[in-house]
Amino acid sequence: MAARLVEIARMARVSAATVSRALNGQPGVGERTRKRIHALAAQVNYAPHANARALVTGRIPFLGLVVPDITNPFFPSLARGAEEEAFALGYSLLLLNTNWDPDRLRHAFDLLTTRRVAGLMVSVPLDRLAADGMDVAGLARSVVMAGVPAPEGSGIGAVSVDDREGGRRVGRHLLEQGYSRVGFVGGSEADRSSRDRLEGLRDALAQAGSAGAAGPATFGEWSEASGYRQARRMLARKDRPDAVFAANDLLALGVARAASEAGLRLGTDLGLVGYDDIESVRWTAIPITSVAQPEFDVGREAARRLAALADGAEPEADARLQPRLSVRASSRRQPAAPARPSKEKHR
Amino acid sequence: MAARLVEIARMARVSAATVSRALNGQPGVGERTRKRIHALAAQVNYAPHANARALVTGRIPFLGLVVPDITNPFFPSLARGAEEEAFALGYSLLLLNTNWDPDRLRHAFDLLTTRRVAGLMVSVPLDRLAADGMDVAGLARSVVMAGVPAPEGSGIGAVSVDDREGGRRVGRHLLEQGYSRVGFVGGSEADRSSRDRLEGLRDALAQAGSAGAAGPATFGEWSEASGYRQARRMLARKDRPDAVFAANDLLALGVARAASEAGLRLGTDLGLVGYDDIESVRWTAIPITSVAQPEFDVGREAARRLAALADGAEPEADARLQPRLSVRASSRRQPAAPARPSKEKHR
DNA sequence: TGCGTGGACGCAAACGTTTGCGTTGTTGCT
DNA sequence: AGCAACAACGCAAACGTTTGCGTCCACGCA
Repeated sequence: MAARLVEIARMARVSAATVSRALNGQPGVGERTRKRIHALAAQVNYAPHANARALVTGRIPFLGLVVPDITNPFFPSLARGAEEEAFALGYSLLLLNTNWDPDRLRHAFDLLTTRRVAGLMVSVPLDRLAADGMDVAGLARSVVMAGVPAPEGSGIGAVSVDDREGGRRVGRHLLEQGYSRVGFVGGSEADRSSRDRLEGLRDALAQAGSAGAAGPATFGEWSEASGYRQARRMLARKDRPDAVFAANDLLALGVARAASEAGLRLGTDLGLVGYDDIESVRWTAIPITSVAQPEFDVGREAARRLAALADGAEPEADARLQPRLSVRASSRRQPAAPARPSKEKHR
Repeated sequence: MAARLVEIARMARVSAATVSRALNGQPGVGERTRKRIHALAAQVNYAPHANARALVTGRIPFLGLVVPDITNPFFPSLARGAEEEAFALGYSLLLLNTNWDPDRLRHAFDLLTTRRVAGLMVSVPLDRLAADGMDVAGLARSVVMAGVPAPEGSGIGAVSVDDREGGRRVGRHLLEQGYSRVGFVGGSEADRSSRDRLEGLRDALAQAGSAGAAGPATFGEWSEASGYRQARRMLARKDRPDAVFAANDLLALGVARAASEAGLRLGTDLGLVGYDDIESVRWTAIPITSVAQPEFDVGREAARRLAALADGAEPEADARLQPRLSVRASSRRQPAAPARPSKEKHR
């Protein structure tokens, strides 16, 4: 508990410096004494005082993860991936919730100077802060963005998910299943992810030539209510699409509700696929196909890069991870057997 | 960035000691100099080096939160509450995932000695570690259990949720709705929460006298599949209950599936209530009533107590927070209007 | 004027490491 | 035998604070 370096030094009849070198595997200490010291250290259960060490080495083995709200289902997996990798690399993980508050975000960055944490993974957009005149450029060596793009020209590295490719996969899947006219129900048009997913969808449809056509595309907010509203309009049109791609699972849930009210059966009458693969889409009357993001890998990769950065490595080129489609009954043209979710992975 | 105490001291033409006292609001420094120092500090954007401070004061303003798996929907809210309170109290939050691995759990405790973190909130049962001979007793001043009971006789404080009262509320609600024979579908019988919830249910039924009767009670695992299996058997009995209390929402989802297959309509033919109030129960064909746990408050309260402990306060008596019922269609005897979840709070 | 008192401040040690440099002792070579 | 070279180790400074104690000065009072 209170075993310090000097005590081991006394017991081993050497100086503290030698003990330090021995335990850190540095040269300049004989083989015999090294063994003796290691034995002694193990015996008294010695654990170095990380703060004292940090004081002289200048960095403390902590990595921060800055998220807007850990309660948002996207982040726990990311946090888990980040923590796992950080732990494997000898770091501990600090969790910072900003609650979308710019002040809390700024506080998070203070940790870099105040607590000398080795680095920060940031999952909240920094553009606003950059616009406020923060020196984002100076952060390039101690920050990596996780799941969100870095501010323009900041030089900060990023690991993100390829939204456009996600859209493409949805488009291709829908075409394969025989749907031909697919509409798009979007979140906020201001958000890049909304637009990217739509573009990906159009990529796929364009590539299919006459086999598929882009249906109407609308935007709104990232909520179930907004999905419901958008879908109601879309399904009332004369040129009603035979499939809908919702930019978000919440939106998709709203679409499902509108479809149900309109008497359309998902899968057979209307194809539907969402995005994010949240738990809830597995338990609707007809389970909803969704695009699963590799949040775990995003976290893991971000932690790996950050640790490398902290150890003095050069920044790597941005990483772009690929999403994966979880196909369920809502997008299978052939009505499958009654929903049997038992094959799904549960928590 | 690199503003240290001595630099301010030089600029103010005083010693570092005076600057330290001035900034920490300690007596022994004149009013004029104090103001001068504060102005200077603000000007150069001084931030004290927490590690150096920690080295002399002996504790670093970090609180650890030890969870088995942040991915489990119970924990993100708890983490949010804990982080919010910790932040308000001047602490930062360390997140430790054990992945149910005893080694990682032990590593977490090493933080107390190695990194001198001020304290740990622990959300994973310690009985096994206690049995392994860890000195749990010595932890009473730097650990509080969050959401799980402390090991017997360890003297460690705990803040938990009153499972038995949760069961009671379910029982009372079901009786009010006119159900009379309620069965119980449990998780692992080894887990205290399973048993407590059942006992609460029986409390309520017993109190109602002849108005209600306890139905069959079975146990299994905390999974959808287990709920399905248990419900199939239970619904096939001649003395089939007219309502089911599932100890878990996953179990409840399984019960819902079994009921659907048996042609029983939730709410009208069979009352159903689950536990945990996870997102998914809002999106089933018929939304499921569930017991919401105040995870956020558990985290918040645990952090408050831990911070108090770290500041030298005496341990308080264990806190027992109350759960809350989220009533939905699955337990309303009068068939409600078609499911309109739009009034629910979304993420 | 002399002394006592207390406020304002400085000195220096301490916290537990790491690390540059100097010293000692041993070995190997000529 | 003498010297160089190198391995093994100790000394002490440094990291940036906090804090006990001592000093100085100004002031009040007799």
